[in-house]
Order: sequence, then C-alpha cells, then structure tokens
Amino acid sequence: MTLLLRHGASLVPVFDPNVVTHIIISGRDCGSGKVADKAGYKKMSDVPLSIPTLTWDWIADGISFGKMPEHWDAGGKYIAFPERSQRNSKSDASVSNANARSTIAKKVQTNLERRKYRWANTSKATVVSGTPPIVPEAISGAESGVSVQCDKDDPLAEFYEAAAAEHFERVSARESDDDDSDPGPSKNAKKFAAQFTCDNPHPGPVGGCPNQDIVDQLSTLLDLVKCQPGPEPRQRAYTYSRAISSLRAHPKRIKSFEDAKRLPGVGERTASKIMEIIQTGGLERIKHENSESVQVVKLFQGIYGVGQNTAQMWYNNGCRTLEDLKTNPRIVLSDAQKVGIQFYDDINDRMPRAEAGALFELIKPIALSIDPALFVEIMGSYRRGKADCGDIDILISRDPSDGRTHEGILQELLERLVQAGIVTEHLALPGDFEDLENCYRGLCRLPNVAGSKRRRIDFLTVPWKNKGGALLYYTGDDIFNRSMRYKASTMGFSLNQRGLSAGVVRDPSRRSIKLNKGNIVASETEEEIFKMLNIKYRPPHERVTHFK
DNA sequence: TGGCCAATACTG
DNA sequence: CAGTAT
DNA sequence: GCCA
Repeated sequence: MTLLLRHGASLVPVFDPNVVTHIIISGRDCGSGKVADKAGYKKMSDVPLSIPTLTWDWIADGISFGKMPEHWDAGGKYIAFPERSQRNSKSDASVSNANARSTIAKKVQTNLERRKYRWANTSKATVVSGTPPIVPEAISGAESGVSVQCDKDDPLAEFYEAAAAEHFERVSARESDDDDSDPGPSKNAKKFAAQFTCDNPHPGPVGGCPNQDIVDQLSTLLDLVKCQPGPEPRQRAYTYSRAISSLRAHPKRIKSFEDAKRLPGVGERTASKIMEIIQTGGLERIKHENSESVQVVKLFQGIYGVGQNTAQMWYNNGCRTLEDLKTNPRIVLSDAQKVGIQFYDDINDRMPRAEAGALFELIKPIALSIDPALFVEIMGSYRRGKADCGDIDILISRDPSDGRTHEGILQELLERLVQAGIVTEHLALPGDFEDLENCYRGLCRLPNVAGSKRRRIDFLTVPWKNKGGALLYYTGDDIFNRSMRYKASTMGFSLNQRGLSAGVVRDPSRRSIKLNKGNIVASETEEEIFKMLNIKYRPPHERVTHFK
C-alpha cells in the first residue's frame, strides 16, 4: 500500500467509478466475486470496463522499470480477470462504426448461412406474385375501427361479461385458484362486469375503473422495478402486479388504508402507497426510483436480446443512448441485438389486432399450400381477443394418422415467407429444422403496404400429441399460465408446453428441481388439461390476467 | 422465515 | 454456462 | 412485497 502511495497513487475508501482509475489485485486469494463486492457490484461484469483490473505485477514491473508499463493490456500480462475484458475489448480493433452499421443487414444472411440450411435471398423484398392481396380496410381502418368492431362485430364481446362475473366472485369470495367451486351468480356480478372493461380496454372506452389513478401510479412503479436486475426486484414486481390486478378488479373506490389492505395481494407497504396516491396524487417512491440509470437501463432493455444484466453492464460502461451502443467499440452487439436496435421503435410498438389478423391470413394459406393437412393456429394475445398485439405467435402441427408429419415444413414455410417479403429478419432459428418440435423467432411485415412496420413473429411446431399443451402455453396470458402451472405443481403435476405430466417428483426444499420427470397424462387438447387439473374450461378470451 | 413466477430453447 | 426470451 |  505505502508503495502505491509513494508512487503517486491515491487510495479511495469507497469505490466510485468516476474516481477510480485502476483496480489492483494483490494475492491469489482474491476472487473476482470479492473484488466485485468491494466495488459495490454484484458481479465483476458490472464493473465498468474502462477501469482495468490489474495484478500486482503491473505495479511491481512499473516500479522496477521506473515507469508504468504503457500498454497494461499488451499480451494480457497484467490482466487480473481475463474473462472480463475478453468479451468486449476483443473487438476494439475489429469493429469500427461504419463497419458495424453496414453489416447489420448482411448479418441476417450470415446468420442464415451459418447454419446448414439454404435460404432465399433476404434482401430481395419485392413481392412475389403469389402473395394474396391485403384487404385495405382491414389495415387502414384499424386505428379507429377496432373499438367499434369490438362492440358490434366482435363475437368475443359477449364473453367479457361472463368472464368478469366469474372473476368478481373469485376475488370477493377469496376463492383459491381457478378451480370450479361455483358459488352461483352474485348479485354484484353484473355491476362489476360493467367495470371490468377497464381491465381490458378493448371492449369499450376506458375510464370506468374507480381506482384507475392508483393503478396507473403502481404500474409506473412496477415498470421501474421490473428493469432492475436480480431476483428481489423480480419478486417485488410480481407482488405489485398482483396488487394491481386486485385493484383493477375491485369494483369500488378504495378510500381507506383498511380498504386497501383487505384486497388480496395488498399488504402494509402497498396499502401505504395506495394511501399516498389517494392523498397526494403521486408517489415519492416513483421519483426516487426513476433515476437516470433506471431510465437508460429501461431504454436498453427495449432492445431485443438485452436483459437486465446486459443493460446494466452497458450503463456501467458509460453508455447512455442507443447511438452510444453503436459507437462504442467496447460494446459487442449480437446479431439479434443489432436488429433490435435497428427496428427499436417498431418492435416496441404494439400492432392493431387487424394487422395481426391480416398477417396471419397471409401466412396461413402459404403454409397450407405446402401441406393442406397442416394445423395452423395463431395464439398469444390475438387468440385471447385483445385489440392490440405485441407479437404474433403461430403454432403449426399435423395429425400424423395418415402417416405423414409436418417435418421440414417450417423451413420451407420460412423460405416462402422471406421470398414473399413477409418475414424480413431472423432473430433466433431452431436448432434443428428436421425436428418435429422447434421454435423460430423473427420479424415480419405486411408487404405491399408502404411503411408497414416490422412486427415480432414466432413460429412453433409441435408433435400432434402435444398440440393442446402448446396451445394452452402460448395462448397465455402469462399470469394465467403461472397460476395453472402453480396449481399443477401443487397437485403433483407439472405443466409445460408439451403438456401435463403426472408422477413428477420434486425436491422438497427446492420445488423447482424435479427429481423425476413423470409421464404426460394430458396434452392433445386444452380441454383435457383443464379437466385433469379440475379447472372449469376457459376459452382463450377468458384467460385474462386476474388475481388467482 | 422461506417460497412465490415454470420450464425450456437459442445465442455466444 | 450465463443471459435472454417465450 | 405478500403470505402462511
């Protein structure tokens, strides 16, 4: 230590990335975790790369040479944690800006060529003659037409009330889970049904929720918490979302702390927050959490392929804007992330229901033209009847009773979709197209529509016998899924996209660890899975987020 | 105080 | 394997 | 953060 000080170094009591220029590691007993911890980071990867971690040798050599070695990283001789610099600094020389940008488009193709599969030329976006025409009004009228459509034409509209009624009983009676202990119609059900629409803006005008302001504030807080890394914020976020659901479902205005606390999923802390919102109209906590770092991290997490950890790391490295990411030579973007940045706004936009429908109506005939016996279904929020969709999920399967399967279909389909200018970029390709079960993620757009946005699209293929499990799984919504999975696990089952398994043996202390995989007992249809779990069947539009 | 929000595929 | 995504 |  004294040696360092004598040679002009200064030691700081508290690690501050703006002050500290080097981290010197002495002794081999010092693991990376320890260093990261000292610096106030969870992991070494969180430490800004601008601050080198060097071994004591750097000091020793520096002193013996009379001056510090110029290139501390030359040969990696003094690097204390090689794995840290490796992933990013490797690119220092290789990636220049212009280079990086111009390769984005090409990367997609490289991505394809990398695999052993053959693809149509992506860059040729001109439309092929076989493309079915788009019904213009389906698109152009989408903006204003949706709400109207839901009121009048939407066959799903009538289901909302029933769903709302059931929901209300569950919440008010504190029923446990989705099981079907039917207490009979409640007289409040109808009154509540009218307000349930605030939960789902689609069927009608928003604004009927008596606690909308509270919901909004808590949702804001939820958003801020969600982008923080680590399991704790994740749990808190889940708690908030439960409280919000509960609040949304509550038919009456919350007036007191006791009112709030009575809601399932609302405890002391949240009740206090609710009171603060009622009294002041806002939440101090939101201002507190909404720091620059959180905002930037949120921005970065909007990039496909960037999660909490990567976003935080980039922030710690000094990046603040999307431009920074493209410019900073230390940042190495994956192919998917490049696409994610290029179409940042498109991808983070939701599409009108009509657009999802139009895309599906383009895609389905193309799939059927390959094999008319295919089962092609759109899932996700579209299947649940939502008025806008974040992405398109398409399930493909085929009844093998005639001895044929859907093997190889996905690859063929994707080639045609690329050719037709519908699928435009790929994000993740299946490991093996010959498999009967695989998943694809990419971007698509409406061809023939000037300025149509890129939309996220997923294709999933499953063996016929798993069709029900997959449908259930990918139709969601996520809270509904979790609820079902949770119930399944408490009943000794396990539910995944392949179906419902029985005889699963779990580690008693850590239930997530399965000691025994069990056997699938229900999977071909959604109905049989519901039945097996003793849950009354719910059509997709009733699988809306609700508390238990 | 510990569990909850699972289970699985692709990327690098 | 860690991170991300569904 | 909530709940058993």
